[in-house]
Amino acid sequence: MSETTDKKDFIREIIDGDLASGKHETVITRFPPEPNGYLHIGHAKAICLNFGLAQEHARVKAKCHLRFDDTNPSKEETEYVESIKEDVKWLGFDWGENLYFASDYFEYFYDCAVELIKQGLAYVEDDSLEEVRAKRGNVNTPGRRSECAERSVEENLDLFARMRAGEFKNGEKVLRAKIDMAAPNMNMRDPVLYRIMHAHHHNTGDAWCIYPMYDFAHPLEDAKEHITHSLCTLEFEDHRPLYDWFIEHCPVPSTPRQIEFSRLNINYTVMSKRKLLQLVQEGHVAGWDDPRMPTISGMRRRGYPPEALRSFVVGTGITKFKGTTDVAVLEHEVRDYLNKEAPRRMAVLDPVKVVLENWDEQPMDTASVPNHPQNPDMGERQIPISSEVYIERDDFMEDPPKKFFRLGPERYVRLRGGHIIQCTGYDKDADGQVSLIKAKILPDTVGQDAPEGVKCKAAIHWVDAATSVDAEVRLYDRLFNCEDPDGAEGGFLSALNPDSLATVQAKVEPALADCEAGFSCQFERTGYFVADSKDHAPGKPVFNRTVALRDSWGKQSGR
RNA sequence: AGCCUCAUAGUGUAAUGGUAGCACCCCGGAUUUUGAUUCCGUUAGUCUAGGUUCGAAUCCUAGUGAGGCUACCA
Repeated sequence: MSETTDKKDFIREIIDGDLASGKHETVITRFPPEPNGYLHIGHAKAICLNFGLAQEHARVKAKCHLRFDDTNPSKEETEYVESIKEDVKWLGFDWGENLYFASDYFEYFYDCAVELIKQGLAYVEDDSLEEVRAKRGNVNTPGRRSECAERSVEENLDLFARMRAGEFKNGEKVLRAKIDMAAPNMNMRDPVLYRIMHAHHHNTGDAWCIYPMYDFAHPLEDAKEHITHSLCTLEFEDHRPLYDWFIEHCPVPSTPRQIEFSRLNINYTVMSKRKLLQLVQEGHVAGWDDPRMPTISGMRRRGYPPEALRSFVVGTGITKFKGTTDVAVLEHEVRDYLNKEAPRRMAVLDPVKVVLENWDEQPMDTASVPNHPQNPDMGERQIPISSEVYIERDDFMEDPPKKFFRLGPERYVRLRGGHIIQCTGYDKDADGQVSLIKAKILPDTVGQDAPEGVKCKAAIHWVDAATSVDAEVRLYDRLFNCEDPDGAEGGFLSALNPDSLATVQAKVEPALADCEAGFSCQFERTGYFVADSKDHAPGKPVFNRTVALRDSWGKQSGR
């Protein structure tokens, strides 16, 4: 699937309209994460949208800012700032000079608040959180305004200055906008602008003890940066009137417009930062970048290429419809990219030794194996081979059914890139498990079709017993085995897949050995892909073994 | 209950008054030194009822269904 599209979603329509009408001469967007967790695939949608818009409008010098919305010091950490930058870069986007922190505007926010007070549009509230809540009413009943709303401008100015000066304790006072306590939109019932929080801020240290609320700060941040189109998710729809109210009543250098779109939902996946944090803190996963996590860093470690993530989120489109995308679409994009771009390697996850009894009849030092079956430009590699090789346990059956095409007593199969072999016998251990397979090579079958009368329909993975490398391979599956973990009866933790991680002692070809701590992901049809654990770079070798997971010969399954 | 938003195959998304198309999933066939890939094919859709119009997924009205809002989170 293409990463670019001619299709115009409603946001692009609006932007084109604004450009055409002359309302704006350029487009400036922003990606404004709060640094309180790692980025996940849902953020990738916002990143691709905002940065993508800037790229598409390069002709009018469009830009996309990276802005950390760090107005709540109790939840934010520098570690998250760094990981977010890394993930945005890895996804393939560049904010250039345009890196900002909401906390750098604290003085400006303060000035705006003072200005609102002077206009009689904001007041200092003495009521406790509980009282404020009780007086706000609910969706059916209008709220009651506190007596504090009657304070004079001078008194409010004085009180607000003393809030900043640290004269009050947390929760003792709060600054509110004076709007409409009977508004059907609850956000307009005298929303809180500033709260007192004696806390250390990752950027401003101890300079402040009052911090602005999102609703107040965000439109001002956008205006300050001359953002033309402020894109956010659907849950902020009801906040837009408030957004516009602040733009109207504060001294702003520009008038940004908020536009909402639907956030990304994927089945078998939890996307809330709170839940992801819980998975990390309670040790259900190894960390934010555990390959099973839907985080950008987790997917990176799992071998998902950034190209696939981008084409996936672009493909799901921008709408206001709240749907759930099938995780199979994501997996398809990953497979699609890896299939085209990744050089192939061989590995055996559950090895059984095969002795080639007549090796002397046509011995080879190396087998020549193409690095990519459809792309000769990737060349071939020479893999050492000798009279003893390992093959996958699943590739041999003592009593194979009719449509099993691989090895069995008297049967033929090709060693990929090598000879066709025929099984001549096998040993079993005390447990009845096959411990050794004996076979003979058919001379003159390397690179040749099967001779007359030889039924050989499959080519299997193998590694040389003498030169293969032992490797611990971790196999990853979906973290949740329930389509809607958020809606699981026993909570999302009860939907955790106990088999999401398995470790096997595999034997891999030497060329795969540099993929240290290799891991794989299991796709329903495609079997395993193994990539490097640190990063997926273009051209990184991939172990792509295909087995019949949904077999045509019967019920037994590949895994 | 009040306000806001949304509704197109199983899923996601196009079609801005003119033949409802694409992708994923599913199923079938051909090719194949990965049971993969590739190629071809099948199934399947405009929430309901009215209205405007030569013509409606699209515009209007009502209804139904789904989601959001009652943090000193973002």
